Amino acid sequence: MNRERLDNTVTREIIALIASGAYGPGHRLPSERDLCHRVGVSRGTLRKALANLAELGVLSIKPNSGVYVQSVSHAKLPYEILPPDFRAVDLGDVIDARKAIELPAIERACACITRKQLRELAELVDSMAQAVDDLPEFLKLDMQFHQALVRASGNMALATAFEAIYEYHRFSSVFTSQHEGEENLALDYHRKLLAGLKKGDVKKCLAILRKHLDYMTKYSQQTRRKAI
Amino acid sequence: MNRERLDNTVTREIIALIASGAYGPGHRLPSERDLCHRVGVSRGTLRKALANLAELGVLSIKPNSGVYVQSVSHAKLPYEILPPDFRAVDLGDVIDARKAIELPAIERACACITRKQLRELAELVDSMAQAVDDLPEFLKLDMQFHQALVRASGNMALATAFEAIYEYHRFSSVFTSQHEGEENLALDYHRKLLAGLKKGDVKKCLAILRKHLDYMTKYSQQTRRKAI
DNA sequence: CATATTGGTACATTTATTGTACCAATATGG
DNA sequence: CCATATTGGTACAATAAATGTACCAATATG
Repeated sequence: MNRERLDNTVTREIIALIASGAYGPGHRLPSERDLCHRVGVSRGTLRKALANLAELGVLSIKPNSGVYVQSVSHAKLPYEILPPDFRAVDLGDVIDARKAIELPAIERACACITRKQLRELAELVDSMAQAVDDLPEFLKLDMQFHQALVRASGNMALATAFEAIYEYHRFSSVFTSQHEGEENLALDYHRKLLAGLKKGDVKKCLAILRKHLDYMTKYSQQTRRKAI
Repeated sequence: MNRERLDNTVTREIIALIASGAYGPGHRLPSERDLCHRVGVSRGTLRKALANLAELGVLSIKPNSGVYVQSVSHAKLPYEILPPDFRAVDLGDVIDARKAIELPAIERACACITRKQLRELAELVDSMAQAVDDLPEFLKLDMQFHQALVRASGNMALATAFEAIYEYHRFSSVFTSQHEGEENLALDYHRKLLAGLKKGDVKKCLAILRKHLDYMTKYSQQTRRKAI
């Protein structure tokens, strides 16, 4: 039983942070002392992760100054730090998997969602509305919304399956290239989904969710980029 | 970042081993020295796991004799060693999740399965045929078949999602109460699935798989047992 | 009766991770 | 210009988890 080392996990975490668009090329990451507290590891292991990424050419570490994002698209990341079989997964696959899980989930959620869960979703939509200009935060909230949605189905096996493909999403870069206004479009989808759930309107919910996910597929075909 | 301790993982592994029916109440487990090699950990951690399970009343450790399975159904297992939200999951949920993932998967597999993958499935069916009298082995092969099936869809995100719900299956006890002849029935389903895949007959594959999974649901409603 | 196997125990070792302290270089603000 | 804070770089001790080895006593096996 070989367990993954912690600095490896952190390495993956930082890549996902960059892939989410929070820190683009040239940007400076938070200081090591900040980062390690945020990630929840000691400075030693955090530094190991940074060293890994510097070696890969993803980061450039400048003493007495800070850690800077260098390139990210063209780094050839070793398989250990990527989700399983990541190279074989494109965004279409992820969206297909999401359809397979989320559509049945929302169907069930319409029948059994609780007021508390509805309130949770409403709060998430509110937060998203406030974060339309903060892309990484917006994407985080978006994912939280969908996870809460699947959980509202009452089927925790489905929720676990959905969480399992979360990593693929974090590592795919599509969202980072969202155009102006797309946040508002996405926000609108979520509002409509919430309204449909409140009324328990299964057909409407399915239609909206399908459209929402189809839109992502279409967009990914336009950009034709595979990942990161 | 708190990581799970290894003896905890091993504890879960052993419970799954018992839940699979490999070792029923009263049976003796392999010796510690055997088990720890099989699981891939040192004897020390293996012993910690055994001590945990003895404390929970699942095992009874008899010096100079061996480790014996005591009760398993009525032990109240702490949440740390169970899959997430396990108490909230019944077999119907697991089957529903499997339908959500496997049906779209086999649909895609019909179109794109390779000869190599077909051969792999055929070999698994053969092995199952030879293991009809060895329930734990049969169940292991059964699961391998379904995993290979989802992988044949070419969508690795789906495959990852499917693997994520594997733990729920291992911990649910339905299979352990399979009746005589049910192995042969299950074997037949797999043979037919394989035949359908070879011909690329989507409709037939979907129908068989749906029937196969529905049968499990029906059976679980008969027994009305929740888990373990 | 000799031998092998069982779980029980003690101890040294290795490794991952954490925590603390300090350095030198740079930036910042009075 | 100086005092101070912040940056990454480094060294070292402490902790904890997991491994490996060796041996014990009781039982089973031949």
